[in-house]
Amino acid sequence: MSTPYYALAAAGKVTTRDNGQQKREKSAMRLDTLKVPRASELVADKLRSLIVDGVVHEGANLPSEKELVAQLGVSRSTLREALRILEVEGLISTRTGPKGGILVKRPGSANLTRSLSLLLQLEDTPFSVLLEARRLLEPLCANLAAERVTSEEMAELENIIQQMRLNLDDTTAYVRQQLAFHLKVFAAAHNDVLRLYTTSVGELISARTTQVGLSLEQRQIGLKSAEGILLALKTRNGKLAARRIELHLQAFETIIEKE
Amino acid sequence: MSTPYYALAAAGKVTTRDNGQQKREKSAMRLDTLKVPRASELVADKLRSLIVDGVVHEGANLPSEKELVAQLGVSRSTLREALRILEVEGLISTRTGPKGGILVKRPGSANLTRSLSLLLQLEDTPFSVLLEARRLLEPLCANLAAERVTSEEMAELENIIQQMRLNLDDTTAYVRQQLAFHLKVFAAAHNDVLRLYTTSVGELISARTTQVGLSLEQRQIGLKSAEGILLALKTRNGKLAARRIELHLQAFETIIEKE
DNA sequence: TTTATTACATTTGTCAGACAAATAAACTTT
DNA sequence: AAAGTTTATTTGTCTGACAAATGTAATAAA
Repeated sequence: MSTPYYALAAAGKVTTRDNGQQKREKSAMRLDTLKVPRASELVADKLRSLIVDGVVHEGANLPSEKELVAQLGVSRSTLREALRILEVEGLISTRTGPKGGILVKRPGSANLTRSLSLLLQLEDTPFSVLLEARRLLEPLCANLAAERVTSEEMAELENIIQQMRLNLDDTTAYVRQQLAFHLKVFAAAHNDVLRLYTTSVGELISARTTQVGLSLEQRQIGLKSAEGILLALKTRNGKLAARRIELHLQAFETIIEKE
Repeated sequence: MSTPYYALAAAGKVTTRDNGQQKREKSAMRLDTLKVPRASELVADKLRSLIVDGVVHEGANLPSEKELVAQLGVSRSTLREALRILEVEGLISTRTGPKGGILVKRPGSANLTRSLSLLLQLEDTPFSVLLEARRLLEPLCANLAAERVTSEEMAELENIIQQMRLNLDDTTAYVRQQLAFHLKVFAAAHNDVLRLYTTSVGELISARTTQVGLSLEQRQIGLKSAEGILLALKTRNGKLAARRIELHLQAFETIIEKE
């Protein structure tokens, strides 16, 4: 199946070239203005379908440009414009040389994050809006996670906390573990939309705040925070988990405000 | 300012071409692998900056391909690959002929929606996840909106409801008004991130459910629902607004489940 | 004069062919 | 055996040409 039930109407289309054509046919007949797709868009659609439908798997290579040109019957320029489209969508990447070629990728949250970032830039949205969104979204995830977290996920969370304890001296390692903890909580909510959303917001926030230094005391507080959240998840206390993650975020915000 | 404070590290970059180059320099010196950007990426970055920084406004035209080729000193193929990148990002669209050219656009939520749609397709995420996300996100917006809705926005909401009353017989018009009502509520929360998120989820859901027929009774219930939500907003009762929108969505879900 | 029609100019869309750059593997030299 | 060289492959870029779309102006027809 190429178009799943929640695909957009103009799924593969990038542009909407309307060519005014209401001159002729004065009779009762009424035609919608015809959309003429570009060859490069059609090629992009075709290749995208191959990837989305799983005909070519992640990590595999598409045929080389030479072969694609031969198989599709389009010029190389047209093909390459199609490839740029797929690349922006995160579906492929390219490398020169033998063993290079067109690699099929699995787009992650990064693409969503880029879209969001661009939109916020254009709207001149203040940073505080991102912080507020996180303060609202992450507790939502924590609440859901308390219902749905599996024992495997709890074990992994436990594991991450253990790593945090061991890395209390190494700030960068600690920060990395803390991020992993949060991402795991989002995943434990078992709602892909919320997971992607919170991840994007988190990525944009940490892109801005990676350089804030955390004191040892602050790291210890963060560790305690994580332990508290995990405990709330274990006891299936969604309200408590939500409350604790909210407090944690508020504490974080006061830290970065001081900078 | 070209890179705002929450821009991603690899802001303009689409790919990450790592070219292994740890052979030479056995001495103490240690260099990061050098990323060689493509000319087309650099061109895309440059033009994107022009747009984001407001040097060229929405609705205006970029110079023609011919002029850009001359000014930038790259070939037309390179330029055109850059244009495809910007087009996917929703920043431009092109049209042939005189008075055509490269039109600067303001990307809306559609781009975010497309990204989300693609990711969900690839993960085989069931439709129910979208419904759940909406059930969680829209009440959040309603709650915030109760605090922040302006009198102008309340007037507009009142206006939309009036339109709904007048269009109770015309299903398509009614549905359009109802969508407008929801979007206005999201906007009234005055948090761009949440607004974009709820809008995207809403677009994906309605892309699937535009063809569900609503009976007159269901439309009347929907109207009452909207009136109730507006009343809750007017009285600044966030909890009630959230609760009412949640009930509204639950009712909607039972309708589409019957189909 | 007004209305079609035609021709023209402009801009993007596509094609073809060539060479440059990157790179992995095979080969040669030391 | 190690280091350097050649070679083959693939993407990246450039050049030039023509096709398609589409406003505008000139022209012909009513």
